[in-house]
Amino acid sequence: MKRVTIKDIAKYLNINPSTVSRALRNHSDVSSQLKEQVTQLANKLGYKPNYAAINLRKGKSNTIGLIIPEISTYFAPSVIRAVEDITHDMGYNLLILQSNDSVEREIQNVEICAQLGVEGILISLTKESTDLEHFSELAHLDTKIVFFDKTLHEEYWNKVTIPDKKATTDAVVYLTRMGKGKKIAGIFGDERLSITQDRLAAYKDTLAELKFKYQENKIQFASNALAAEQSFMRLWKSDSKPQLLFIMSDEILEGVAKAIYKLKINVPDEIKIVALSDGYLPSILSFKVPYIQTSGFSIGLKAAQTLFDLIKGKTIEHKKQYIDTPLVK
Amino acid sequence: MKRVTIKDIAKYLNINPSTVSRALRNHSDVSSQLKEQVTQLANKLGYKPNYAAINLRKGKSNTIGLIIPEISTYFAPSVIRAVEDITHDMGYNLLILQSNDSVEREIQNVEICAQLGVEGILISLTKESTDLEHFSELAHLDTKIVFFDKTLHEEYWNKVTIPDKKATTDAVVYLTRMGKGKKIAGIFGDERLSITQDRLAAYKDTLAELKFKYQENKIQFASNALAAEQSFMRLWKSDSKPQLLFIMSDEILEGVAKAIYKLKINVPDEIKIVALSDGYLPSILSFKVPYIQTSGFSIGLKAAQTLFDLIKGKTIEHKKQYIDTPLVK
DNA sequence: TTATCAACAACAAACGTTTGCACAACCGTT
DNA sequence: AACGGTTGTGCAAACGTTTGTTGTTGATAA
Repeated sequence: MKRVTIKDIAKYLNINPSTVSRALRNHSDVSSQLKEQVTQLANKLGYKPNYAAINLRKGKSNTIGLIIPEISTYFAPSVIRAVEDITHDMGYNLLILQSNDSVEREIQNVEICAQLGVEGILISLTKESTDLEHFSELAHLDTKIVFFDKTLHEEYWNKVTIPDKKATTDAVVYLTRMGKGKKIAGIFGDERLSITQDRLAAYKDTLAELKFKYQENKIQFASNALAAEQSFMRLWKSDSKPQLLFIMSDEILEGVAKAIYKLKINVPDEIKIVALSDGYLPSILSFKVPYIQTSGFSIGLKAAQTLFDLIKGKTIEHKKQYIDTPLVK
Repeated sequence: MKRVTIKDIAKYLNINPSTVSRALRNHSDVSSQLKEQVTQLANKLGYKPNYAAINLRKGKSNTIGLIIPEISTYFAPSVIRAVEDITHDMGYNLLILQSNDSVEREIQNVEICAQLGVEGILISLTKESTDLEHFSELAHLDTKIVFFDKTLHEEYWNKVTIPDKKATTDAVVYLTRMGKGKKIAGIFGDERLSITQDRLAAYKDTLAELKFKYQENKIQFASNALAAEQSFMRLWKSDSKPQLLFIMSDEILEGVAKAIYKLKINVPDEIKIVALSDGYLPSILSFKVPYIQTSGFSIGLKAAQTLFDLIKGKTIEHKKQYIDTPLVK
């Protein structure tokens, strides 16, 4: 069945398409009587505006793109949920692209966004991304961009991230309070990520500041849950077991939890843990893990809001924005 | 900066836009020499096709829509991942819409898809959806539709679902083998969902067939994790504790797990559990839960493949397709 | 009465592509 | 020399909207 167009309606009523268009858009140039007629007929015929035509005519797409490294269990779903909410409220459409942690695919995705003429992009970088070259082109096309979560250190683009330093410091302070003079360890994510470096630096700085003794060999890196499980096993089997443990992310926490189950360790009696987490995982563990909440939903919300502010031409006060990271016991 | 168009290229080379178009699309009508020239210039100027124009001209959108009740922790992420993969491979774009478990919003989302002229829709229904009225319109516009996971019983549309009967039966058979004559209980999801009814029916039928004694009051319904937790508490505090437990879904399993932690129950010594699950949750519990895998990824994959088959005009052999549901111990 | 102004509606161009058709130039056959 | 067949290119229309401009009314004010 052919779609009903404005032209059809116009022909039917013996008026001009432009008048129909104006009538439907409630333009003041059209008599209310005619408006009534037009809208009624449009409803009756089941008229649906053709967005391709509208976009072409208006030179905009009413769509924003969301590019994420991977739609994994943690984080991504809550980000998507938040972004979808805002996007829907703004009457925009959401295009989701997944980079599968490959820069190549990331560039490809940016390209796709450019081709489709999205009005804005929300992007979290892959582990491998080291420069933002491929985004400069978009700036020319005045496509707005907001980076969130995984970003690089530079000053040009708008960003919404977790305050890594503050979050880590808060976690470490809380953790160390639980046992003065106890042995502390930390398990971190992929060493290449700037997020890992930031959290690691804050971890060390805080301990130094607190004059809390720690050993370099009690710092581990693990790029996925399995690696984290093994890391923890190593730590636990060493001659000096840690009594306090800092965990950088949900992925790491997952691995550690598995190890803890296997080793039948009693938390918090044998070891006290603090993590940075979205909050879901701690809620389904058999032991209590206090955590600093790094909420994907909050990040998604703020990032999307910022993007729409940009699209609507508002100026953003701070290039770099942080979300709240409350301590949840 | 203005976008470079085919016209610009044409003007630059003093040829006709149509020739440029043909050259870029590698049409045999154009001399390879000219093709070379055109593509080079296009690259140099950074030409990006305008999809709004292409879509308008071709009357199609190169986009499919994915409508889901809610982007929750279980299931949805893996579905999205699978669908995104296939969609990308097919050179299509993916529009994600979330119904927040409201029929109203679901209808709205379908409407949006229709307006944007998506070529196909993948949809999982909300709890409240009782008829498919709002989809008939799409059929007229020859938009292809594939229902997945949460569907209704009818014969008209294409569907990809979990074989609820088989999955449940397998689970129950496995569960009952673990203890003849023991007391069995089952916790199910929202009573309104057809998926719940199907699994419940299979549960009862299987037990009847096995001549396994069960009590009606040992069947509970819980529409979310918290309710499931309470359901399990009730069961456990009753005078006759169940020794075997069937769990219909991840959501339920989450609640039960929390209850088990709180009550410090020893699994599988005190109670043996079998669940229907995507697999992630069982992997991070402190106790082992055998489960029938109802993989979101598989469903997403098959649903997306089916949709593209429909779009490409292939005929689908079976209106109703099922995914594999292996037992994982 | 005429000039002025609003209110209403039509006209036509434009957005960037694609595509059926026409046409010119060239080739080799009769 | 006339014919038919390729090959390469241009022309123009079309997809469905929106919007600046123009034109027609009828009413109001001078």
